[in-house]
Amino acid sequence: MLKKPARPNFGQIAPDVICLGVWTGDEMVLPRAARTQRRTRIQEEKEEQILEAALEVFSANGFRGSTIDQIADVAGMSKPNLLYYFRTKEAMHRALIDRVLDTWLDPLRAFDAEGNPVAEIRSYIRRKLEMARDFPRESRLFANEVLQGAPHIVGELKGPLKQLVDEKAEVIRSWAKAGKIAKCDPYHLIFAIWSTTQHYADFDVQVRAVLGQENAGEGRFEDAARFLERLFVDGLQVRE
Amino acid sequence: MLKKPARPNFGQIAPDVICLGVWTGDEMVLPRAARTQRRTRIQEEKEEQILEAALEVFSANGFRGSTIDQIADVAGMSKPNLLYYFRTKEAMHRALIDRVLDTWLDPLRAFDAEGNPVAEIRSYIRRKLEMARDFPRESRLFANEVLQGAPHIVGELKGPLKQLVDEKAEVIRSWAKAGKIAKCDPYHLIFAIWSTTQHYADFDVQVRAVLGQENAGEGRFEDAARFLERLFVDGLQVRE
DNA sequence: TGATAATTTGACCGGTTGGTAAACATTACA
DNA sequence: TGTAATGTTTACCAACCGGTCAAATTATCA
Repeated sequence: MLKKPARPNFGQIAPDVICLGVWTGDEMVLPRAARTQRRTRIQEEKEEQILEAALEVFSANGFRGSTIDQIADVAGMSKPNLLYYFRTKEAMHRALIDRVLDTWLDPLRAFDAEGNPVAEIRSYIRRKLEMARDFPRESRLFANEVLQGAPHIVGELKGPLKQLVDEKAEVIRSWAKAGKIAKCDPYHLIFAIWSTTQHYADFDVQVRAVLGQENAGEGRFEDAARFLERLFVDGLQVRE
Repeated sequence: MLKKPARPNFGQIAPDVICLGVWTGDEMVLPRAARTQRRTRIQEEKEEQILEAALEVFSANGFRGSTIDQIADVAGMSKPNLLYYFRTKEAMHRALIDRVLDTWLDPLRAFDAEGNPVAEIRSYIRRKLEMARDFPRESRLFANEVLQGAPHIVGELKGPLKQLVDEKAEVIRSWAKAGKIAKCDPYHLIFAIWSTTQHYADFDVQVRAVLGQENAGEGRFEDAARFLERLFVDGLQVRE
């Protein structure tokens, strides 16, 4: 028992469709969004809501382990409604990765060649630990992805990420050459800082289980910071 | 069009069913397995095959991301056949965890209170790195599990694992007290060794992507070993 | 060697999952 | 304020997924 729409209509045009018009007589009529080139208030809000929910779910279950229904639930909207904004599960995941990757790499970008080496390394560790504490979901999102072979982000890893690391590795190498820190492989140094700090986000359950109820409070980040700063600063000091 | 079995039969008795008999007249007849108390050659072989395949699949996709069909495919047998040996996906996963966890903790167990502290730490790092190189799937199996909240192994983490770590932490603390190594939080030291070494298994794709084609050969484990030994040994040296 | 037990398979089932179609409801601009 | 355009919902579908069943096949041992 189908009912014709009362008036002609462009029909369902998802927010991510760039342009789609209809011929009326001999001129093409574009939908409003295509004319104004602007996203609706509702679009901004809903996409925000969805990405927040997607982060929650993807980071906890990985891509394949997450379902659109779960995300819709967390976002507080119906599944088809969610699919109106992101047409596939992949699209949501991609949008999320794109949004998060940049801020995730910020601490490394802040690594300053002109600064004091020891102070730079120390503050890099501290910043990474703060991110592990304040944005564990973002960390787990990437961890899940990389762990399962990074099917959706290999490009980013081999491109922008490698480039950035290459650049910073050169800085570290120059510090070592100038005798400001011990000679060491800069790449493995960066890996070591990444792994030790992100460990507190990615393996949080394990860390808390091992520390036990009494020591698993927020203080663990301070303890970790103290230990890691000491380890890296002393471990990288020049020795003869 | 059902056909009666030509002769009486115990029917489907999965290998993990302990005992199940039938009354024939007035005496109970037990199946052969119950009488001989022995597992078949075929059972040993097939369970081995299945667990190997399960390791491959679970470690690459996580629990929820893996399907029984995938595992059956890799194991080279039909799904119902696989389910004849392990009655549920959970049972397979559990069997796998149980088998792997022990060997996974071996290096930490080998940590010797009587040994030379620096040598012990150095050899622990080396052993963990060797495991990351030789058994990356085992590492990823746990990483996937822990990352997603360790739903299936919380018990192991809070029980046997915590206990073992507590014990070894005490050893480290005594070394520090005796002035053999720098004073430091033993738990965070262990976390640091775990994370830096397992990083090369769990984040392998990322490591290889960042190192680039030329440096991503097997030599990366030697480079990592050199760097990490140096870092921890120097970082833990007593200073005044 | 033949009966009995162990193993394997194809067909199937109910629930879930990613995604669609079309009707309905709301918003925003001319 | 009316109407074109945007946003939401209900009902649905086909593929997938974990698991079962009964029959067929193969191995074992008295």
